[in-house]
Amino acid sequence: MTEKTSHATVDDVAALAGVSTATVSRCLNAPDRVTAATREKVMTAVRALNYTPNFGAKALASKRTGIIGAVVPTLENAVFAHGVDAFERALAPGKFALLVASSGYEAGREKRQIEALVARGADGLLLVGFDRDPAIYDWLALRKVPYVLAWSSGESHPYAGFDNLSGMAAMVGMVLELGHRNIAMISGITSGNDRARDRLEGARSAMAQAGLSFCGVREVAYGLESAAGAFSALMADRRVTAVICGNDVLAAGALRAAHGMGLRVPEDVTITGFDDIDIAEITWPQLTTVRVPHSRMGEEAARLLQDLIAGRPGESVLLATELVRRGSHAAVAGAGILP
Amino acid sequence: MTEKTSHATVDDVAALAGVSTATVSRCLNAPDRVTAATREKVMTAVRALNYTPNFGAKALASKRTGIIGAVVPTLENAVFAHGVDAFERALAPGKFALLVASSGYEAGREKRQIEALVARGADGLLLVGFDRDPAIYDWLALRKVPYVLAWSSGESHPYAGFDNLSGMAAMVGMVLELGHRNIAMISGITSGNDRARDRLEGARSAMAQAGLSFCGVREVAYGLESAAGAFSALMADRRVTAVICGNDVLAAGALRAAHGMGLRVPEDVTITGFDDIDIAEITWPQLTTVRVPHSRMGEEAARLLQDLIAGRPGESVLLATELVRRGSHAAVAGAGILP
DNA sequence: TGCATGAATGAAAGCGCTTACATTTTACCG
DNA sequence: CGGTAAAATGTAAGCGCTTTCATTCATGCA
Repeated sequence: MTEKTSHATVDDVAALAGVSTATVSRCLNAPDRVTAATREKVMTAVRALNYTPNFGAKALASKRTGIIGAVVPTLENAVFAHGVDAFERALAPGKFALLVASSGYEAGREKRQIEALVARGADGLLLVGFDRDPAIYDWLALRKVPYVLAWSSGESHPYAGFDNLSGMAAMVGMVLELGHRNIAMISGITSGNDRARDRLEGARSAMAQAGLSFCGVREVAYGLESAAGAFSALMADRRVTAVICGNDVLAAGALRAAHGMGLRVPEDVTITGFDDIDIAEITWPQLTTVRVPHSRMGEEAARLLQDLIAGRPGESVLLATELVRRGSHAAVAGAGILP
Repeated sequence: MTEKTSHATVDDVAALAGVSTATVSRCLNAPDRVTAATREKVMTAVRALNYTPNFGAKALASKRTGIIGAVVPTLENAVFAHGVDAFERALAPGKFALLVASSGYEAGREKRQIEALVARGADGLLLVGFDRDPAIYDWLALRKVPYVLAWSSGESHPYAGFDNLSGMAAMVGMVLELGHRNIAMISGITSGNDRARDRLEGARSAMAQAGLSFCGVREVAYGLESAAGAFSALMADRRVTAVICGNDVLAAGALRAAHGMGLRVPEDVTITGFDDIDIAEITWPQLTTVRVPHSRMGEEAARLLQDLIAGRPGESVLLATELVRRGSHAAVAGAGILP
């Protein structure tokens, strides 16, 4: 019994319980492989010594850490905060813990974060989108680290996401049905961001299907201010009656700019969002947007990744998006269609 | 060189570079204790073998993991998402990684999360508020795990936070100055939440100082709906001209309820928030609130915790809050004071 | 009662790294 | 140049756990 200043070890527990260290280990990791009586003895010793297994030793010997890593662009974006939160809750409690890193939307930083997470022994990884240096996927494969891509469909990789393309196409379809013909779009930065790109593409294809194209498209950084600026610029074209936004924050910024310009929403201009985060219900009018099941997605991603880690096959899931009609859309003035 | 299926180890690198494992280790962890020439040889071997140190072995041998744990109530609350994000960014890159767990505002779950984090070898912990079972602090002290409390002043514990009490007192003081006398409050649940309690206390003391007390106080769960319900109930008392809210989400809910009731803000009723998160600028009118430097706080907490882990003294910081006067407040009707 | 069978347990060999201590090399000075 | 201190490097002993394989024990059946 090393009862000086250091902590109790398996040896201490084994000695006190009068069994071998192997038995102590089994009691803790596979209780059913041990007699109830000995289990009792061991657990008593564990409690008496206030024993906690040493993490490093356990990881070294078992080649598993129980740590799962997640790299998201930023937690400041509610979309990721919610998804990660749901993901974390869906991890088998006590078995896995979540290591979170943010990339700030920088590819280089994301790569470093992934390496850092793997270096810290992550048993698996949650990544956002599939648009990244192929070398990263090769490296992950080489290292045999399972991963799940979320927030988009992952092409050939395992994923838990949704179809940004069709979600946005549906939204544009609705706006078209409302009679709008002069439509502009405020998109997120598409470079290195397949979600933004798919949304833009989906919107464009819906327009094309109606034989139209956007009056104007602006790619702006995530944030109220940049969206507000883009909105004013876009509305310089007086014909525009609807502005499609790549996400709710952009839409909220556009909405604010509209108020500032004295425009009534939706009477003068229709503004739509994407994501359906909390703010969609706080703006005035409330945002018409595309609901994305962020929490559900987080759960599915957790399930899938845990399957993969356990060596089970695991199936990717593509969740459905849903149009949420609130107050920021209306039929184009002079057109007699849906309210 | 164990070049079968397994990964390269220090031994492989040492052999290839023609040095001892000790030198390899030094190259990686204390490069300046090694000649430039040998360092070059070793790094070349490292690259050639695609070597990455084994995490478990490293943790076991060095008794350090480079993992810092954080337990927050939920990432769904922007306040914590921002704080954690800033905290993570302020961690020495490459040296520390962040393990995040959420407690869902449940004390029992928080305790388990803390234990899980420590069991995973966390070198230090970030906790929210100081209101928790003292046994947890004892346990942490016994385990010698440094920690920092954030989002409130930490009493005798190391902390990086702000004074919720005086922040709210200032807000109520301002409302009082505007001539309001019949004031109600919507507070967060105070049980087990020192932030909510301090805000309520701060508000009450400011009222008391003016010889007044609230017309009504409601404690509600975090969320738009519950705040909306509380607002309607509180406004049943027709005398009420101002409603102080414990945080911005509550205020946004109250605002929405006000719109629903046909009340004009701020003409008919003044509504104030606390935190100054993004939504404060999205509501209509924009929220008058108390700005809390969440990001700055995250950074300070990271700094402090890293000091503590390194064995340096480390100083707690109390950040200042600031009144942000936007559009949701006004002088009480019939009173001739500040706009 | 004896023996085959499977479950429970024990002995001990690593897992891959860091680090105290020993040894060698280098640098500097008289 | 020899001698010494300091810097660089090597040796090898763990760190605390899991796990394979061997051993012991309990059980059921002939």
